[in-house]
Amino acid sequence: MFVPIEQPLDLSNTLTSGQAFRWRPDGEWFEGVVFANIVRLRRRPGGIELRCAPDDEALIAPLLGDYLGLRDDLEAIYASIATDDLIKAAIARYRGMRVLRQEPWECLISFICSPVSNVPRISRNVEDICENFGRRITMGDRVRSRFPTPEELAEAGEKRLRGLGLGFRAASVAAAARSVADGQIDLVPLRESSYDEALDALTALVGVGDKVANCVLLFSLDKPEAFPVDVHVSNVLRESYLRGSEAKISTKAMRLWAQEHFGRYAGYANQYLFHGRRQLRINAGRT
DNA sequence: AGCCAGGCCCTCC
DNA sequence: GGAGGGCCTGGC
Repeated sequence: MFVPIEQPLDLSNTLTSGQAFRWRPDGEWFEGVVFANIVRLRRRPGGIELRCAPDDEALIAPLLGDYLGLRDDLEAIYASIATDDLIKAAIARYRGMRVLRQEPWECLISFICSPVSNVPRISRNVEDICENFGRRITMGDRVRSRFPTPEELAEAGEKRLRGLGLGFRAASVAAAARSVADGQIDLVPLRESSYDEALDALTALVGVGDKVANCVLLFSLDKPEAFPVDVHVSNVLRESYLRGSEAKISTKAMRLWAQEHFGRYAGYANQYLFHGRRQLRINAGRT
């Protein structure tokens, strides 16, 4: 099914910029699992081509624009954050890259898997979680698995998660699954909450600090001002934005500084700076 | 062969 | 409150 798109969209950089971990390039196509479907996408002039299973394409197509962040007015966002040459260069290079609007539960668990790790390993951890505890889905001869429900993952338990190679993150994943399954935290309503309220709710979870929480807020909970400060973004800020005396402030202080500096769409600035720095390192032979 | 990686938490000051 | 050290595992 062809899905027409009016707004600019760089599908490749959107799906491979470290926001989500289940998209696999396959020639011109990208294959992922969203909305309990195997979804295959290919960029075409004027839109994207969609294949999915088991649901009908007409059912998934309306959800796609939402997931891909096409509701965001990119030009307005660029005008808001393009206040210096570094950001402007990143925008020029990755114009059309979007901040995804993911399913909050999967996004939370994915980023709990992220501390002191790397994208290939996080991707493998998430995929292993799905294959072991999620329901299998097929599309022709292709087999993938849904992301497990909170109940299914809570049932798995820390020990089996460690067995998948999650390391010390296993305890946090198990605890978060239990909290969500028991209703101690309700993720989707946090989309309606203020940034500060949602941040507090997330950081109450074990294994969720300021950085992981800001990833979940930005990539799934409609908080475009969220600004995750990881080691790469921290380096960019210290090298190009902060004065000498400011360079040794804490990561949370950096986050507050950046939100003040970049404004209500600070999260977009974050994503462009992050992706730009990562691409540089990859081109330099490091991951 | 080590070294270190998309942080978090706990201890101690 | 904030600085410092330990943590699973694996990829280089």
